[in-house]
Amino acid sequence: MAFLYLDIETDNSQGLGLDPFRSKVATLQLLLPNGRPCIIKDPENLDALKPILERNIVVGTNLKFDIKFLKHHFGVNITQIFDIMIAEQVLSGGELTGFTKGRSLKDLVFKYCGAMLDKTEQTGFKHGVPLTKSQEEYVINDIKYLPQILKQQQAKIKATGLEAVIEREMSTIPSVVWLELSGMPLDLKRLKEIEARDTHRKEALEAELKKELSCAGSQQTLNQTPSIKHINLNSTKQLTEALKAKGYKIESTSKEALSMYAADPLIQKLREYKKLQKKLSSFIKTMPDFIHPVTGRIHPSFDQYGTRSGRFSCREPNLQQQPSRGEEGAEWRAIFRARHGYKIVAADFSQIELRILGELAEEQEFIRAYTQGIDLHRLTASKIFKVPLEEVTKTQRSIAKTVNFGLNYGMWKNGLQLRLREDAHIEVSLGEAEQFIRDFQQAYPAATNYLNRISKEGLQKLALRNRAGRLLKLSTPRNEREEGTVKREAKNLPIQSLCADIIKDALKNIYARLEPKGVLFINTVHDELVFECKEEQAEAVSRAVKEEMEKAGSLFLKDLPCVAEVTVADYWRKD
DNA sequence: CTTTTGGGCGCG
DNA sequence: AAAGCGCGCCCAAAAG
Repeated sequence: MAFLYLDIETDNSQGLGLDPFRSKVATLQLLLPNGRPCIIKDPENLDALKPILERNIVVGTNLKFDIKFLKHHFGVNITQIFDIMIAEQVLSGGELTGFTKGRSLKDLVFKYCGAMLDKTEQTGFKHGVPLTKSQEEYVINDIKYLPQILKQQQAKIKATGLEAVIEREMSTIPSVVWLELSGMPLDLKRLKEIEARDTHRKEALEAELKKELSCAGSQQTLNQTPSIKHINLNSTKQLTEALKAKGYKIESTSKEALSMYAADPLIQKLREYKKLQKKLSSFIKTMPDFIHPVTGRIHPSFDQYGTRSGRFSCREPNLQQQPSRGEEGAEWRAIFRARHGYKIVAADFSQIELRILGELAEEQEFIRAYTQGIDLHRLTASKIFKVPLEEVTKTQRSIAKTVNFGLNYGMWKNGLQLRLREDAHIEVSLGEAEQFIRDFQQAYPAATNYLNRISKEGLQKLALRNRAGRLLKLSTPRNEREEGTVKREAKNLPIQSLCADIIKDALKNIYARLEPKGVLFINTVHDELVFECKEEQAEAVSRAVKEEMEKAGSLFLKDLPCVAEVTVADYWRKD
């Protein structure tokens, strides 16, 4: 097996050069193992090259892009990959998140070879038009530095012991290709019905609110009447002023700030307005624009290393933040609907972050609960309220749930009070909140010790490694407030990142089993994987996904089980 | 005029 | 005494 250095240029004459469904490959450049460059102009098929591409390790930058084109146009399935952009992120400990922030080819060529790459030719390629001299030079330049970069990165990987993480990230790339080509199915008719109803409702609320709020303004300050009359409800500044004029003691218009007026009719109306405004502007309005003209589906861009923890991020549109909570959320998720004769299989890990905390901290009470199938929130409730397990009330359990999750993130009493108010609609004093935290710490001393230890270690070293070997860099704090942030990050990142490693490991094996069967991989949301498959496949797909997710969990968690819950439905459902 | 920043809020 | 972690998107306001 040898290294093959690869890059492609795509036809950008319609400005669609990034779209594998609407653009052709204009050139394919290879650097053969013997160092010889080779340019294939306007490939019609790659039958001769296919075995070579599939049997060697393909090296390049942001290879998901190239591989998508080669798979879609030529049926070439590249699975052995070394992507220098992804490698750089692994080496940087997740510092280089977001696009073109020091991880592009240009950046890496400069960093490792000291050369300046001229990218001005990048967007000028066209299928069927011969290369100019300058274009030819450009495409060779794009591959000629790859061997040097690879070599230096490999040395660093070895020196830092990041081989396993590199391996995991590289073997995730075929799944990202699978994901982006698959796309999410959308029921546009259902979306339009929701849009009509919500737009109507929002406009009614807007009119009422403007009337009530401008009224207060004219009483208060006569000369400002015109501006207040046309209050923009989306302007936090104007809205704060208007509410202050009405006598509300607020400094911000966030829902937390407004939560102390939860019983006030005007505030209720305002919160409903804000919710609808958010839903309409962020989700409803733009979604139809993302329907792909060729596939009729939604094809977001996924970044497998989009976060410091190694989680995926997603954009245009972000399918990781679609409303899901409550009745409204359930209704919204139903717009993501499988084709006729197909089902959507969604699998998510049950309370995986708390399980990871239990494992890492060797917290025997967590281990006992998860091993024996005791509900951890109920267990915590019984401990902090000092009642037997079976006597825990609904309210007590929901308080305990907030405490369990919050402590994982290093929450303080004020934060706990706020979260209880927001999530559980439970009002507690600061003293009570403080007591809950103490009770938690007393009930779970090992978890408490672990979190204290790791936060100190994080602050001291400004870098951590998770159980899967992933490097987690923390930024140097400039003041005490930032020190606090670093300590909280240090508590959370080893847990969050291990979840990312587990899901990536599962994904690699799921790809091998399900992609060849024509199953589509349509979304991933941190601890959840979503697929679309033929109805008759749904049972087998569910089993395979559950099996691989739990197997991946047991690779890293030894003392307690990881459980994946699978649902099969006509649409993307959360159970 | 365009770009950047910050508040706010959707998800895990 | 003490701002709960990780993201992307929309909008308004400020900055260039």
